[in-house]
Amino acid sequence: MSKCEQCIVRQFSSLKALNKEELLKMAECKTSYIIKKGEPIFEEGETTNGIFCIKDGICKLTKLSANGKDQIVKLVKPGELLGQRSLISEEPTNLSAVALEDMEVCFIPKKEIMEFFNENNQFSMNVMKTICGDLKDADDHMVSLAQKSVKERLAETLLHLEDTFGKNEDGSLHIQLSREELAGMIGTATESCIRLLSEFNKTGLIELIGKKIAIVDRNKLKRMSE
Amino acid sequence: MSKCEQCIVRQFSSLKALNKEELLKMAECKTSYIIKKGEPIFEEGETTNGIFCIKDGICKLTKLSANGKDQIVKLVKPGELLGQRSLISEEPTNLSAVALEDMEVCFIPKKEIMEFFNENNQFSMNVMKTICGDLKDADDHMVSLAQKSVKERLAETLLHLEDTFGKNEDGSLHIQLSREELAGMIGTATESCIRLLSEFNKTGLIELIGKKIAIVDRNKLKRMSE
DNA sequence: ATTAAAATATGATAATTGTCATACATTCAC
DNA sequence: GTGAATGTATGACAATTATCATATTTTAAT
Repeated sequence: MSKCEQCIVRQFSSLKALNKEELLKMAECKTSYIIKKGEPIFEEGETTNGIFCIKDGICKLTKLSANGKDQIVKLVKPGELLGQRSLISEEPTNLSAVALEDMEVCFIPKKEIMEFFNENNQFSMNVMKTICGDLKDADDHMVSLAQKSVKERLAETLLHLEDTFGKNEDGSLHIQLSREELAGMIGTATESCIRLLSEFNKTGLIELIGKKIAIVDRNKLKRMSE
Repeated sequence: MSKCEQCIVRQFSSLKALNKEELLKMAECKTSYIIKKGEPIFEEGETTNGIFCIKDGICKLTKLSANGKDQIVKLVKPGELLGQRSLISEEPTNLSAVALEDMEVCFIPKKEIMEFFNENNQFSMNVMKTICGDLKDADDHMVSLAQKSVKERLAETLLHLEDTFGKNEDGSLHIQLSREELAGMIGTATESCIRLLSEFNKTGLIELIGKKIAIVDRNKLKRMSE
């Protein structure tokens, strides 16, 4: 069993507030998982009974809409926690978490998390702050979905993806989303998304390298997103 | 200065966890305000340095989008608190709060709230739960905005308004929103909203009584919202 | 009470976006 | 490698939605 004390990603999560004793306790109770690309960590409606800490890999949080399409609500990076909301609300999860890459995640049971919560004020404050951050992001995202055109949202999303997940040596976005997933982020039909990508490609805003997308003219894209 | 101990709305808010001593402390530090319909309680970007507890009246939380339209992110009822998110995040507010009716609100300074927070676990848990509830609602709202048509969103919103705020004796929605505000909730142009209301009126889903809206055929409206 | 301003309503039209069909490319299983 | 399945791409068209113009009604100000 690996030691939580030495885990690097912990430094980037709410868990950084835990003391040595708490980390030892966590190392004892946690379970590590390998999740393959495309596999779910949990699904909408499940009761998780604990939280997941992402050690490696990116996943998407999705919600199935009435028309059968998956809406991507958020993308989650290493260091972030999953399942805090439903743990605190004492409800089943309202979202599914699906791996976009092979992942390493640790599961920490509810019992221990609640103990940290009650005994370590800094930890609970950290968790609260991330949830508040999520709420702010959700508000922003809502306004964008409600008031911007699909074209503006695509431009905005591409910039956000590069800012958040970086790019490869060839300049393409590091995060690999299918066209369907990208459409699911911006809330549009897959064909509309593909069409706009083609247009952006033709007008020199981006370059399509196979399925990969590279941002060419950041400034123009930025202006287009407003 | 009125006593918080006897305030009825407190029972419906996170503040119900406070003990006698804490309530006395709060009664001493709080300030009461009367806010007239249309006036702001606070505006996007302000630092509030405390939270507001709504004693009476309804207000809207809005965010100005890049195209100059106000998007309504949430409606807030008596008993609910305002400004917890930015207090916890230690950031300026990301939303404006504007009264939809004449309101009575109490302001409780940051200092006291943080004390309750640190000393009363049940209180901080309550606040966290409401924020988690807001996040869940925001996720749902996001999916609706991204995946549903304007017509579906209007139907959904009308039902939600009746469920949340009730109706008058004549059957009309108790909450009074202008057509522009309603459009701002569902994320569409005011004219589109008006047009669809006319259509719903003609097809017997709703009845328009002057500016007021009464739901006539709940079931049909429900089916239409999916 | 009169007038100005704002809100509601509706028509005409244009722009955006979704849907269906189909073609081409890539991936995967065998 | 071959073929099936899946993902990407594009055209044609339909549906939805926004915009602009213009009445009509309601509200507010004087």
